[in-house]
Amino acid sequence: MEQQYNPQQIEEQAQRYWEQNKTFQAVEDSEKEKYYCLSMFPYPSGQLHMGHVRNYTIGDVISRYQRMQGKNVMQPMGWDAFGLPAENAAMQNGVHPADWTHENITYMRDQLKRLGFGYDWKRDLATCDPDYYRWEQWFFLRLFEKGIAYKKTSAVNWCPNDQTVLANEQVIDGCCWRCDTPVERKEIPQWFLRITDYADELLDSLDQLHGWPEKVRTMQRNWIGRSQGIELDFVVEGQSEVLTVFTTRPDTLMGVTYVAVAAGHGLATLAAESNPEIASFVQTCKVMQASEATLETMEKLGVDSGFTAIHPISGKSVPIWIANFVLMGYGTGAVMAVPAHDQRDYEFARQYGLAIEQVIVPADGSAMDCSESAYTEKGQLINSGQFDELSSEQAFEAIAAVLQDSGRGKKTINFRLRDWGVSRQRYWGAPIPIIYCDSCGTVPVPEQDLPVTLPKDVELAGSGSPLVRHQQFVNTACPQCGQAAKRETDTFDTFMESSWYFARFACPDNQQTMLDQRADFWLPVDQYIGGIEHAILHLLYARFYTKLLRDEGLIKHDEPFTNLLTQGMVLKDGTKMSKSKGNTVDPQHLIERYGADTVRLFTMFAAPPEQSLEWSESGVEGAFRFLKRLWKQVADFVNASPDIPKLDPTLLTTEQSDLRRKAHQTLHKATHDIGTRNTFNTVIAANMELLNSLSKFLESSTEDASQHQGNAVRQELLELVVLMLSPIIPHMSHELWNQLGYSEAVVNVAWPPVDETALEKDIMELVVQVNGKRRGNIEVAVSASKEEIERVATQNNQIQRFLEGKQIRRVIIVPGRLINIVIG
RNA sequence: GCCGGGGUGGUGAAAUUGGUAGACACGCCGGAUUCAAAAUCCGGUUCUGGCAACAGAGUGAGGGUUCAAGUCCCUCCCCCGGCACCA
Repeated sequence: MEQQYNPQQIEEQAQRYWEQNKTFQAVEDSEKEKYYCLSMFPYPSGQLHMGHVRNYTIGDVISRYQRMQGKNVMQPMGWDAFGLPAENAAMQNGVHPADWTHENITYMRDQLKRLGFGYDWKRDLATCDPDYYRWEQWFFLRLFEKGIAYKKTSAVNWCPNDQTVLANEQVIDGCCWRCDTPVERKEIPQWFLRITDYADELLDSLDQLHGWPEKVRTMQRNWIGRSQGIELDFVVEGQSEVLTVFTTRPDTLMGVTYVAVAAGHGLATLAAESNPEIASFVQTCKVMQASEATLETMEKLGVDSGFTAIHPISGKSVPIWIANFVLMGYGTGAVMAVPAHDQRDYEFARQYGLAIEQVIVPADGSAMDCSESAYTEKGQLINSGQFDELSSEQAFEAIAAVLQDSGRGKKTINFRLRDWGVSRQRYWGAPIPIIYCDSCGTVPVPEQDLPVTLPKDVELAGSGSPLVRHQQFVNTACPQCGQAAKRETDTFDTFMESSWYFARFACPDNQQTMLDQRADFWLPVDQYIGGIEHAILHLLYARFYTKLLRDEGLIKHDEPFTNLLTQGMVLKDGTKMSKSKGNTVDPQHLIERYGADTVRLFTMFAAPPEQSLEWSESGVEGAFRFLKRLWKQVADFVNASPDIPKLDPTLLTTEQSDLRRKAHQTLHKATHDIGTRNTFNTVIAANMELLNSLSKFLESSTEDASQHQGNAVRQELLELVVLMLSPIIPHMSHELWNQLGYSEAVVNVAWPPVDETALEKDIMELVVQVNGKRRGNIEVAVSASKEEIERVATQNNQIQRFLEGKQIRRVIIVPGRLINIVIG
């Protein structure tokens, strides 16, 4: 065996072996338990970044471990190929988005292969391929027929100078990223999917997702935001219309001192007609980015509309204000304001000198006024007429009943979740398969005309979507009446593609149907791995889509991902690695310099997968050093051509037994950490310790101990290390396994069992504490009674000096760990 | 602003169920090897005091519960992710 570790050579050999033997090609085989392991597919941005390397190494480690557990593992890979960066690259470099994307895919696929990931490349797919998105178009038309897909107007970021819709990312400090013009909100007609129809199911089934991190379930729960409340009407004085508002706190209703409406509300438009000041305010409200973060953090501004509303219970008149923080399209475009018990209403009231009327006091009778801030807790009602002295909970019901009886309100369930807008005014996406006809209206593209392919001959420079200017694409005949008609020029949100790709991986070659019975074989995904930044949107849309596919009869299950692992960010100098920050590390250089195993090892060792990972070049060096040590340990052993007898535990010396115990303790820990906890860093650390123990053993033990049975222990230990680390460093393990005398490839070897008898021992060490402070250690027999432990501890020299002249009040023994002597 | 997560040596981290804080690495210091360097190997390395044995302090800050708190509870500070058109 070579004394020198040569990663490039052994990695090429291992990868060739896997390819020639079709090791990772997955076939449907009902004999074995299936295991579908999936890492979130990448956007082909150019090169892999360290976040990808981390994501895909985690997935590969889990896949290989599950394979060693005897599972029929399927691990696919593909490309989330539509998106904004391709269009930006096209405009910057004059490359067509399709060419740019395909070049990137080719390069990145080679990088993934070089890292040795065990993918079934036969299932490779790219979402920009018409063979993929045609099924998305087909499915959208099913949803259109059912009424789940519908059209309504909705706000976008609009650059009035470029006459272009901007993504939130393209708005910098409220201005267009290219021309710095202040961005406006513009209402345009767009397609939506009724995810709110599934709000209850999406919420309820979160409770069944035991394999998901609690934090993700909590975030989704809060995002869906189911709340019980009341919808009630304020009559506008002198007008025929009523203002409908929703509140989760009807107990505070008697504290309403004003009502606020959106600048886009009909009442605001009416007020603006006769009042130039209001008109100008309404105008300034347009200049605002269409994101919630902007809305919630901007200065809250308003103007009195001059209209008044009648309180539905007290009959009092309250002013109607126009406010920039109320939006049309979210709820009803109007809100009731209770400044005494809502902080935002409080600040607005203070700013504009509006009344603050306290109607809730703490239930425990403690004093609380609203001179400093709103009191937002529940409590007991005051200043509320007939409802005085009721608790918030009682008042909720009582006020609801009064409103219901008078026909001015009713109990409702409200969701924070809004329908999913899937229209994008962009070129590089899947065309929405709809035709607009002057006579027939909105007409779906007939099934036999799918896919509606994205034309390649487009002019990308200029304003707006290139599809609008593409006459051949736009002009078509109405499928119903045959008259001249126009195609929809919007394309789909790219979340549409990523919401079902995991299902298509089961049958990517099917040209006849979207999904077939193979989807039911492989789904649900047993383990899904991806960045925590996808905790809400992507994962919620994928769950929604799964339910849509189920209701269309295409698949059988309700949820897409049984287990979810959300990996942390890869950081450098404490901030996220990103192109814009210029602090990216190209994994290619690392692979060329150290090999794939070192990159994989460092990535898994530097932090547990859910935490952020701090990049460190010297850490990579350290990983490389460890691999060289491991290689040398095996080479030194193998090259000495040792005589290795059959391992007989009864013949072992104490040192040999200790070393063997350490090996099986490590295996025990590794099995738990890799299989249950997903903490790969501690698996590596434990194996480093084990290898250190072997070095110490070889250094310090007598000639005799390291011969004969010593060789058997050493052989077993090295085999275990190679097997335990094989999911993480598969190339080196492939080579070392053969060097240790096996002709079978390590990738086909089962995860080894722990020899429980090797873990047994006679004597244990216990920590002795006095008043909770560590004062020494004692050794006692494992079988020692509590009395014996106490006797040994109290008679110990080091301990006695703390006990002198003191009375022992209590002794606490934690079995196998410590004894705490409490003295007074 | 709202929702979620995090904060432990010079650095990345470990401590899995409330039970030895700092495993394993990186870095640094010292030594061996070498003509020399690289590489490799050995030893040391939380802080303060002490030659040492040892003692005291210590897990973002402050308070609490407990025989015992990095871990549980309360208040606060800072950092990160998401906020519906980045993916």
